[in-house]
Formats: sequence, C-alpha cells, structure tokens
Amino acid sequence: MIKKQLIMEKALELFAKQGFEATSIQQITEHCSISKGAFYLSFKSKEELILALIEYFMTKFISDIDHQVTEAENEELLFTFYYAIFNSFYEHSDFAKVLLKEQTQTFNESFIVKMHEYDRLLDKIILTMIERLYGEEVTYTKYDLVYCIKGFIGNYSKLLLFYSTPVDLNLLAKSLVEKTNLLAKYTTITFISQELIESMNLPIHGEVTKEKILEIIEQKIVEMEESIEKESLVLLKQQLLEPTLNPAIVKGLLGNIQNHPHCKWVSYLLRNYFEY
Amino acid sequence: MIKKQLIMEKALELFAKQGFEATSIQQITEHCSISKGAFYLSFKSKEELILALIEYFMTKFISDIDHQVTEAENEELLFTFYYAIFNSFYEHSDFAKVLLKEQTQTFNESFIVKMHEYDRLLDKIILTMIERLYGEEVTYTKYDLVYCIKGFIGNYSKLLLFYSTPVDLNLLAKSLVEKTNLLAKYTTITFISQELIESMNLPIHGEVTKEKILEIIEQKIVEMEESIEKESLVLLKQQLLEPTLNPAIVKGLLGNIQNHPHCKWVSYLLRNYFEY
DNA sequence: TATACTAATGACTAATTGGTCAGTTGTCAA
DNA sequence: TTGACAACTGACCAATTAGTCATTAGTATA
Repeated sequence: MIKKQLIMEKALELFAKQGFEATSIQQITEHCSISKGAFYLSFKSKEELILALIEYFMTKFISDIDHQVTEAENEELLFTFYYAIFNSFYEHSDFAKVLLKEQTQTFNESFIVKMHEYDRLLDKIILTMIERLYGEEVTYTKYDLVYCIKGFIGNYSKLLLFYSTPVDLNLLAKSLVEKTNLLAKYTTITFISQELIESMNLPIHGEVTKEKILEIIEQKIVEMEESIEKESLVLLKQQLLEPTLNPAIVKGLLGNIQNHPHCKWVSYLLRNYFEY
Repeated sequence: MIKKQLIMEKALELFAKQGFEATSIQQITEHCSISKGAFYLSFKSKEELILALIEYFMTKFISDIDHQVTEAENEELLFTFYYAIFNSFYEHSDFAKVLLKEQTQTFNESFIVKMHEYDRLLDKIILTMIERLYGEEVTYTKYDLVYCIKGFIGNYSKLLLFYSTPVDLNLLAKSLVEKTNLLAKYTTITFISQELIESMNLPIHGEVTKEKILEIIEQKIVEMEESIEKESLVLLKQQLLEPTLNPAIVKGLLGNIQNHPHCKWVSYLLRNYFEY
C-alpha cells in the first residue's frame, strides 16, 4: 500500500512534466528506484495507475470544493469557491497540470468516461451555487453561466500552473467574482441552453447507489485505525442499512468525518445521499 | 510539392483524432498509401511535418482574421471577429482540433516557440481591436480583457469541435459579443496586468525583418504562375527595396494580393510593414 | 536452524517506434 | 533502344515500449 503511494506520487511528477503518453513505465520505475516487476505488483497496467490517480485526486478535489461551498455564507460564496479551487490546484499542482494537459487528449476510453463523470459533479456544484446566489434571475442563463465559470477556471489555471509567476490568489478570486457577477446580472443572449448541455451529456451515469457507498465505507473501515472517525463511519454504515438515527445525529456524524483526510469522499457521497 | 500537400492533409486527419505523439509515421504513410521512404522525401522528420502544418495553417488563420478585423466597421467589429474565428475553426476543424489538443502538451521545444509566436500575433490583433472599440475606457483593463476573449474562444471552440452538435455560429458570436461588451464596460478588478503579460512573454521574438519578408516574397514569386497577383508581388518587392511608389498605389497592390490564397500571409506582413 | 512465505528483481519477449538506404520503377530526351 | 535521373519502395536497423516470469532476497514463524 505504501509502495502504491510512492509510485503514484513519482508517476504524477513525470506525468505533469511529460503527459501520460510520453512517460514510460521504465521512467517511472527508475524515478521510484524500484524494479519493473515491483511496479506490476502494485498496478496491473499503466492504465490502472492513471485511473487510480484520477480517482484519488478527483474525489478529494470534488468533495473538498463541495464542502467549502456548502459551508460558505452567500456573501463570500463565489469568492470562497474560486479561492478554494485555485488553492487546491496550487497545492496539487502536478495533478492539476496533468488534468489540463490531458483534458482534450484522447488517451483512453475509460479515462475519458471517468473524467466526464467528475466534470458532471463539478457542473452540479456550480449550478447549485449560482441557483442559490442568483435564484430566478438566472433561470434562462444559468447553463451558459456554468460554462463561463468553468472556462474562467480552466483559463486562469493555465496561467497559474504553466507560467512560474508568483500569483495573488486573492486578487484572482476577487476579479473572477466580479466577472461572474457581471455576467450573471446582465447577460441576455445565451449560447448554451439546458438542451445543449443534455445533448452533450448523453453518457449520463447513474447515481451512486447505496450499495456502492456501502462498499466504499466498508473498505475505508478496514483501512482505518480505531478513532472517532472510524466509529462514526460504522454508525453511518448502520444508518445507511437501516435508518434509525435522529437527523441531527447523522449530521453530527458527517461532521466528524468531514475533516479526516481519507473520508472526504465518503462524506461527500453520504451528504448527497442523506440530502444535507 | 503535390505529395507534400497530400501528406499534410492525411497526417492532419490522424493528428486531429489521436494527437501528435500517438500518431506514427507508419500510420501516416499507410493512410496516404505511400511508402515510408516517400514520406522522408517530402519531410526530413516528423517534427518538420508538424512545424510545416502549424506554419501553413496559422499564417492563413492569422492573416485572415487580421484582414477581416481591419476591414470591419466598428459596429460589427466584435461580431465579425468572433464569427470569423469560429468559422475558420469550423472550416479547418481538423487543424483546430490539433491546436486545442496540443496547446498544453510539451511536445517539442520549437513547436512551443512557434505556437507562442502566433499566439502573440493574435494577442496583438485582439488588443488593437479593443483599443479601437473602447478606447481609454479600457486603459487599465485591456490586458485582462484580451485574456478573457482568448479564453472565450478556446472554451467555446472545444464545444464546437469535440461535441458533434450542429451549432448556430451566429448566436454564439452574438452571445460572446454581449459578454465581451459587459466585461469591457463594467470590469473594475483586473487580474492580468501589462506587467504580468510581459513577464510571461519573456521569449519575445523580434519583429519580422525586411529581409525575412523579401525572402518569403521571392519564394512566393517562384512558386506562382504569371498573374496580376504575381506582378503585384514583384512591384511590392521593388517598393520594399526602394520606396518610390505612391501610398495609394501600394495600397492597391496590397488589395490585389489579399485574396490570393497563397498571398494572405505575405499580405499581412506587408500591411504591417507599410503600416496600413 | 529450517521452513514457508511474500516482496522484489531484471533479463527476457514481442511489438512498435523513427529513420535509413540499396535497389526498383517510371519517365523522359537523345 | 538506350541511358540518365528522379521518384519511389520496403526490408532493415537500433532504440524503446508494455508486460512476463524464473529467480533471489528478506523476514517472520516453528
């Protein structure tokens, strides 16, 4: 397990520099100072490694952003959102670079499907956010606005990541908040409609089922050492199987696990499931 | 020469689907129904082919956009600009796809340098355009605005190219015109300053020199068959060596060659040089 | 110490890569 | 018909790729 972590970290460094295709397993193993065979003990192929990386970081990323957005007050919501995203990219800049590099690359079918899935989750977060902020004001423009916001994120991330300029994240977030507000308030002509979005998202993936969440919880429970968080997870698992607890208690339990580094994704899934 | 064209076209198809790295010369030669040796008679390496493709399309693209922008009246300027760009992308969608796919890819040093060069030319066109449109109104926000406009182009191009949805270019351009006007008129907080731009553009490339233009003109003259356009080029070449002609005549000559498919780039360079 | 086990190695394979070059073909003018 | 020359071919090369597997090293238990 620890070796898996090492490989993922070192591989990510190379992927960020060279991209997936241009990075050979040879290079990865050399960069880890392990043998080729050792690599294949941890991952059964290069593809599996890449998917593991995507999964690991995207679950962390999405759940973190979602948490910050749901916690924030309306007045600071947009700022918090932008700041959290860019900060996340900054902290995991290698992964963010890979993301930007490979987003239009036709590397692999399952890779694209996976990315699309997470992209949809981000869409949902942004949509909820602007509905909360602007309400009926943006009924007809909200999908266009979501696309613009994602565009801002992508474009300014490029700047952040590929030009080694020290950057004032505060100013960046403030500037994007203003732009977003402008577009939200004054836009009348939209290009992106709900229909267009839906026709693009044909491969819609079913919601995460209760069984899937259970599976993930059980795995986490096995992995974790005894702690309040583990105990909370066990209780939440029981609640999932048979709802008996008071909503306040459930919320409390969710709060318990939110900040545990390995539980953010589970926490996100459960919050969605219990509708908090 | 005709074979070179064939290879470029067929290679572009494959590049658009798979990207540079993932496309082998084997594949290209098979797709052209020629032998490997024949490929190396036209291009001395894969890299040379790619650079030739970039050069061929980007010169066409930049000069075309510049022409349309300089010709347009202020009222329709922004619309013309967006429409021309997306239309160009639509017409040469394979090339546009390659462009989007490879823009963050670290394929090759000279490739990046070349792309950066053309990117700067586009920057200049956009900057001139918004200065003309908004004047002093955007003195402090214009660099930020340029970046946003380029962002819009990139983001919406992705939609255009990678989702096979039939698209209303007219609506798209109109919607972006509105957004651009909004940002131009109301933006107060900017993230991108002139200093930031300049610090990013460290590898500034010197202007195209008179000698370089002469070189290109001479090559074109050799390639072209007898025609008004060729005659115009010869006269413009003399004017370049020894300015004797009336500005009106020069402008007329430039007009003569503007619409010749192989002279657009030369025309662009000359217009810049003679400052029309 | 002997046994049993997993973790790790790196030489190996088969396939593919970009690129070369001796030889073949086709097309002219003499 | 001949000779000259450019266009073209595809077998070939060295390098590199993802992935395998017999072998060995290390370690914990009996």
